[in-house]
Amino acid sequence: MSVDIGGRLRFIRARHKLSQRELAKRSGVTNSTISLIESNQMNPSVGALKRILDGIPMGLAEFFAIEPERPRKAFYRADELTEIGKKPISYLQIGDSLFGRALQILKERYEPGSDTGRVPLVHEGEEGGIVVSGRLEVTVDDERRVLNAGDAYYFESRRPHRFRCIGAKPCEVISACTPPTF
DNA sequence: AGTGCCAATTCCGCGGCTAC
DNA sequence: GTAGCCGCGGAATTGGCACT
Repeated sequence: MSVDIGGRLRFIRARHKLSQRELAKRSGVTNSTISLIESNQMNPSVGALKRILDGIPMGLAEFFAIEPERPRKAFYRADELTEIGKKPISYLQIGDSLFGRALQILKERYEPGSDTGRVPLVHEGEEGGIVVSGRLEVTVDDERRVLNAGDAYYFESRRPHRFRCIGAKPCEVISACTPPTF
């Protein structure tokens, strides 16, 4: 089980009101490095992480000791959901930050013809969802199914998967993913 | 203008191999 | 044992894009 260094760094950077570029300038790395680390696309060496933390400034021990404050908020109005998707696919997430959370819940909306892409999604965890409206073609490994309203899926996210809205109407899905690795 | 992200590229450390 | 070379993979940078 690895520590979510990216989420931790993003949380701490935001708390110090620093942009990626500002922190990069202070610590002597590039903004892209900060971006890659925060999105967990890069595993920084201890030395690199130390350099970045020096720009905050913060020690490694403090960095790993910090606990996220659990949000007290329990209810969210429809207009308080956080959009983390874009263009033809909308992902409305419950809660703006999932740092320290174990579960990600999404209201997904696929415009007709929209597609998560030819390259299948692969990530840690497991996910499931129920189609609320429209028709969704779901591919998991080599298995492909068309799901209609009321149909559902549930699989390990490690298995290559792809979602595609077929038909003329948008498709809406309520889904969950744990841990929040999507 | 400021921000975050991404693709392409470069840099660098490490392991494997060979010769001495 | 160790010095030198090479290839590979991951870290880091560059340059640029889209969005607000």
